[in-house]
Amino acid sequence: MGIDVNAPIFVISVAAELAEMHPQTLRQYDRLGIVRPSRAPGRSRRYSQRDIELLREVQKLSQEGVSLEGIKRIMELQNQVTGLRQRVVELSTQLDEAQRRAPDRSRVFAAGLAGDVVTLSRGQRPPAAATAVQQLGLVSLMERRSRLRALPAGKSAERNYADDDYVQSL
DNA sequence: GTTCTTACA
DNA sequence: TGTAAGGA
Repeated sequence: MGIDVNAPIFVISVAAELAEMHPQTLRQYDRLGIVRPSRAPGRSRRYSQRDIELLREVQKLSQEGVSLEGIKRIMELQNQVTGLRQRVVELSTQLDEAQRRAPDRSRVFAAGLAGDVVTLSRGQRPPAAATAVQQLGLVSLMERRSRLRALPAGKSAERNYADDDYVQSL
């Protein structure tokens, strides 16, 4: 059995040395919620090996010019991805078991045009592309785009046709 | 060890 | 804006 990367063992001075950072910087990251070590009984921080790796990741992002707010957001999203991946595994397993227990051949699932899941009867096809476009209310947008292409060539140098006001006026 | 405040680039 | 230092 190896060392648990999540075991909270390093005090802040050791963690700072391992991460090659100033202890005050680690406190700042903790306060901002970027890397939150666990706490020993009392108030002192205890960093895990995993925390050290996160600190190095933060260091890398910071050197690349990402602001601390941006880094915080990235960390949150990364946690979200991890959680969702785990959820996918759980649900896939449950689905497999459910299907093995009670095979239901009366329903078929397919991908809709927008990537959604649609339920069909056996032998039935998903809606054709044109129909789906109408259902999504994209017809007027497509008309606008064709009118944009129809504009006189000389005008293109004068203004940007992607300009919001201009597109709204069509 | 902690938090708060301040200085510097 | 981010890091480091000093004091309580």
